[in-house]
Amino acid sequence: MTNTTLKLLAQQLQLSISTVSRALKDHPDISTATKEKVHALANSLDYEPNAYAIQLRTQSSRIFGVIVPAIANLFYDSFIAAIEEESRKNGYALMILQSSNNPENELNNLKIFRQNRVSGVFACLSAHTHNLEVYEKMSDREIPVVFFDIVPKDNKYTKVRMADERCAVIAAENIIQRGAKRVLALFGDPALSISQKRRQAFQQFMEKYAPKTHCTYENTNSSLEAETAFKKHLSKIQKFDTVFAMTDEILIGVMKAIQALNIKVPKEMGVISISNGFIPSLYHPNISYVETSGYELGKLAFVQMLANLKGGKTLSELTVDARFIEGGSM
Amino acid sequence: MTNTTLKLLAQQLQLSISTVSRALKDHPDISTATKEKVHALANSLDYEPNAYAIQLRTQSSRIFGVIVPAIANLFYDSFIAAIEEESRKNGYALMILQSSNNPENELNNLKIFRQNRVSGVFACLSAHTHNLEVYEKMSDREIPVVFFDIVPKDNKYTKVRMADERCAVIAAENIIQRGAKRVLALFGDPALSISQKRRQAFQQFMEKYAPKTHCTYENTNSSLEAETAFKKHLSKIQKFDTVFAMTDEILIGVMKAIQALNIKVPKEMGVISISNGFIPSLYHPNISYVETSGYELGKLAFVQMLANLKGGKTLSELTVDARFIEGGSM
DNA sequence: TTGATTTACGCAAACGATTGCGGTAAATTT
DNA sequence: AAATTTACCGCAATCGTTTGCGTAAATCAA
Repeated sequence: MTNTTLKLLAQQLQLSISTVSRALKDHPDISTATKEKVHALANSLDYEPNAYAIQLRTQSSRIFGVIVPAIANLFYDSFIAAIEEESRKNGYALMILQSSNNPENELNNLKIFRQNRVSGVFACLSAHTHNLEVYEKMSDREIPVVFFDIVPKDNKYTKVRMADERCAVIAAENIIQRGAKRVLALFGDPALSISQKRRQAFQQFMEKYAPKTHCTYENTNSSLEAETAFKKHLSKIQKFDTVFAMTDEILIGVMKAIQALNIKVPKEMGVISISNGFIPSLYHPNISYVETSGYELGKLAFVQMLANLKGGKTLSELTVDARFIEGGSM
Repeated sequence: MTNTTLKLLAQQLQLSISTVSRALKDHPDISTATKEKVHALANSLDYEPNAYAIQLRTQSSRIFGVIVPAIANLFYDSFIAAIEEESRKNGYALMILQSSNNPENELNNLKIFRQNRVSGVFACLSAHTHNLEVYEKMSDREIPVVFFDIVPKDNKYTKVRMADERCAVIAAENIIQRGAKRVLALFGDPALSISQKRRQAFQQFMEKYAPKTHCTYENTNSSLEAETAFKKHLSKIQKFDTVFAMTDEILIGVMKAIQALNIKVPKEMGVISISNGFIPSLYHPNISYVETSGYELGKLAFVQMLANLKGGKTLSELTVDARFIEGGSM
């Protein structure tokens, strides 16, 4: 079956294409009688406007591009879920591509976005992207870009991210409140600004408000590394009584070690992490964590996008606030 | 900056649009000299073909639509990751929409797909969709639909899914091999055909090959229900020594109970589940599971799609095989 | 009755690319 | 030198919509 077009409708109704087009969108120029006839036929023939023709004509695709390092990720997929919801409400669709943390893929993806004349791009920088030229190209085309999570430093971009420093500080506060004597603080890839920010904020806060608490810092790049680091430090003479995990990945490693060694939480060991909440809920007792919601971030990013689309430039960095979620691990 | 078009290039080079178009795609009619000039200018002006114009002209969008109940899901996101990879390799892009298990959303999504004249649709039925009319509409338009995971019963559709019965049987085999005396088998929503299939296959196998093993069956709809069910049955006089979890969700509930009660795995309790592997790897010891890989399923679905696109109709049901992954929980 | 408005519709030019069908000059063959 | 081929390129229609402008007929005002 061939697709129903305006032309087809027009022929069958002995009307011009323009009349049919206008009738379909309730243009005041068209009489009620005609409108009804047109609508009736359009329905019975299952008319669906051709999005490409519209986009070509109107120069607006109503499609957003999304770049994430990986779709299969607890944080990003909730982010995606959020903008998907908002997009649908606002008559936009999503084109989602993953960079796999590879700048080359990132480049290709952006190209696809340009070719598809996306109305806007949500971008999470791949881990080691330093060249932002590609994104400049988008701006040249007046395609707004909202960076999220992993964002560039330059202030000329629109960015939304978690309040990384706040997260770390909240965690530190709770550690102090627990009365921890010795703590092991595990952070992620030291090359990532997110790791740097969190570690710095955490460290500063601890040094300032709990100078007597002994803190050991370490950067680990995987669950396994975290697990190993945990075990290594536990075998020392001075055992630590509290562990802080900067990410879910690290928490997973820590918890495997804890289970393996049959350590009682929170009696023998306090555990706190930064997470969106899913992983912490997997354990008994639930792990206390500072919440960073990909979902919230998505909502915020969408607001920024819309603002950008409407009123020119909204160059700013917004952060979604963090809050402490009490589990039973502290 | 306005977008570079063929027209613009043609003007600047004093050539016709058709010549420029052909030069860009290496048409033999065009001289090498001209080709070079065209390519040079196109590059320096960052020419990007307008996807909509192409799609309008060629009537092919090179975009696949994907419908999943939820993106934020360990199984579906690996499925999506797989078809995204393949799509990119083959010059397709993806448009991903979630149904949230709501047939109404499903309907709307399909509509968006039709309006965007997607080249094909990957669809996972929302939990309680029984009306497949919408999908018929796609077929009417000659848009191939590949169903995955939750698929319709009718054989006229192209489907890929996990080998559900096999999964259940493999699990049963391993339970028998462990020498289990009493087992608690937890399944999901009884309204879902996937639950029915797995339970039936499991039950039949156990009755046939281990009639003396005492099995308790239960359907649970959430982690919490699973946790409760586990605890309830454990409080009985005759304790069970092995538990089977049909899904990750159920496994999560079971493991929370196990942790809470400080039950030793595998000594006091054997645990086995069906999963894509992520959740089982979170615990110590790793949980043994029957692997159902969303990733594999995605690859398979893509093959089916391509076949469908090329050689007419490939109406068949393909299943991706399951295998047992040894953890330390049995 | 006549001139001024409204009402309700059609014409045609875009949007940007593709492609069949020619066309013309130069090169090659008779 | 005439005829034929080859190499290169342009014309124009087409995909399906949107939209500014034009205009006949109907309605209104005076």
